[in-house]
Amino acid sequence: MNWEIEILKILGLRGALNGFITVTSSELAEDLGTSQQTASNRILSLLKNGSIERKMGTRHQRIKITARGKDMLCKEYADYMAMFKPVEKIIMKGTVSAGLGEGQYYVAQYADQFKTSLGFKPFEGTLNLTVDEENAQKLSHVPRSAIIEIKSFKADGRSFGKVSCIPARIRDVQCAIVIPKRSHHINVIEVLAQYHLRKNLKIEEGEDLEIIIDIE
Amino acid sequence: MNWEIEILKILGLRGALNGFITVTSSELAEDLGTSQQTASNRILSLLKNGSIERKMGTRHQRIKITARGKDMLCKEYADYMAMFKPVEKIIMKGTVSAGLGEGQYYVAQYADQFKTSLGFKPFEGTLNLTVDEENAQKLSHVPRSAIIEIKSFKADGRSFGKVSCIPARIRDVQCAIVIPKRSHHINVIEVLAQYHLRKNLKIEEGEDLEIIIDIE
DNA sequence: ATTACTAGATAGCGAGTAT
DNA sequence: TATACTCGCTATCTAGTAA
Repeated sequence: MNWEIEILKILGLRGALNGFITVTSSELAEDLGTSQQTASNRILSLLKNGSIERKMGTRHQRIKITARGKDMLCKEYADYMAMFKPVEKIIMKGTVSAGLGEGQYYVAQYADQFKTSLGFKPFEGTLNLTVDEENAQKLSHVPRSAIIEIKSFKADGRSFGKVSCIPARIRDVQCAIVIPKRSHHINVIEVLAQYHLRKNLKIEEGEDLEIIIDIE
Repeated sequence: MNWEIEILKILGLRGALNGFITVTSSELAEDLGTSQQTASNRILSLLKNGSIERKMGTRHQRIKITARGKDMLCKEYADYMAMFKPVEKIIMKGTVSAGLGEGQYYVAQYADQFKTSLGFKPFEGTLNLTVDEENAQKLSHVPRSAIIEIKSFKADGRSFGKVSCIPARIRDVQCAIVIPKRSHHINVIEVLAQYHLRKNLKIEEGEDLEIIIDIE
């Protein structure tokens, strides 16, 4: 599936990020430099994994890139931006909100992996930041080089999925944004730190906060 | 070779655009999600086609992306820019210089293809613009959607290579930049138009000129 | 340690064709 | 017209291993 980005890019350039576009598998085949059959196959694969959606007509198919597909393209774009004009930091703004409580359990399970990957043993609870669409978008622009992936593992008789960590800081306190792999529409980001952030920094619920991701 | 960009990007992100970096085939394999052997093979392919260069040490190989490789990455970057924040036009500045004369012969041979692709029968001679490094770079940022490719063909008992055309305008006169496929370090760009540009626009040799590429 | 060869395994391609 | 199935073939991958 290393051709996934290739075909998504072609669709994106043809406007499939904005809405449904009419495109035949032969046209795609030409852009891809493959046969019509292969192009058709790839469309089916993308449909299966949810990076595009499709409406079939009697004559033509109409294709649109989903949020998942757009996210992949965004990440790719972020890589090129990181390569050619490196940004030094990304500042996200959010509002402190109440945690769901279940965070505590998960942090405990992942504790060892966090310790190894992030270099600190996290306090067993997350600080939750509610972010608007504009700030949520900024996560897509974090280059992959700034993201630490924690692999899935089994413990406590069940399996825990992949998690992405982005080292960051709040008011110069070292922390990390954690993103469970299967999350889509993120409007709350969870932040880990060595200590109880809310107490230590005297942050109130409902307070606006800046979290800074340093690149490189 | 649709993995070519993939590995170039990985190398670029590791800093191989700026100079030689030390990277083992196993590290690359991990980034690529393949075996060490495959990574090694791909490095050899990239070396063969000249998009990277390498220095072998006793312990490690050191790799650097060449101008050719950088150009490929730039084009890819341009595609993403076109997708996410479309630029409307690219303005290049150059100085009118004397043609080599041989342009006339080539334009005559390609005349039919130009007619079909560009929509006008070109005057049999090119306007040459000498450009500095900064302006030459701008060509890399032209998204592929704005580039018309003319395929290689045989005529007059020999074969003529691929040529890229970029529709543009000089002082609102329709024209096109033509770039033979195998050219690297471009510091002179050749411009085609329906009429003799120098005479019609009363441009003198040595005069500074702007050429505008409209996107979309 | 590396890189990279050979050879056997396999995933992916596309011609033919059904729908 | 389209899309997409089957299936034989070939590209490419990787294990083993040499250098």
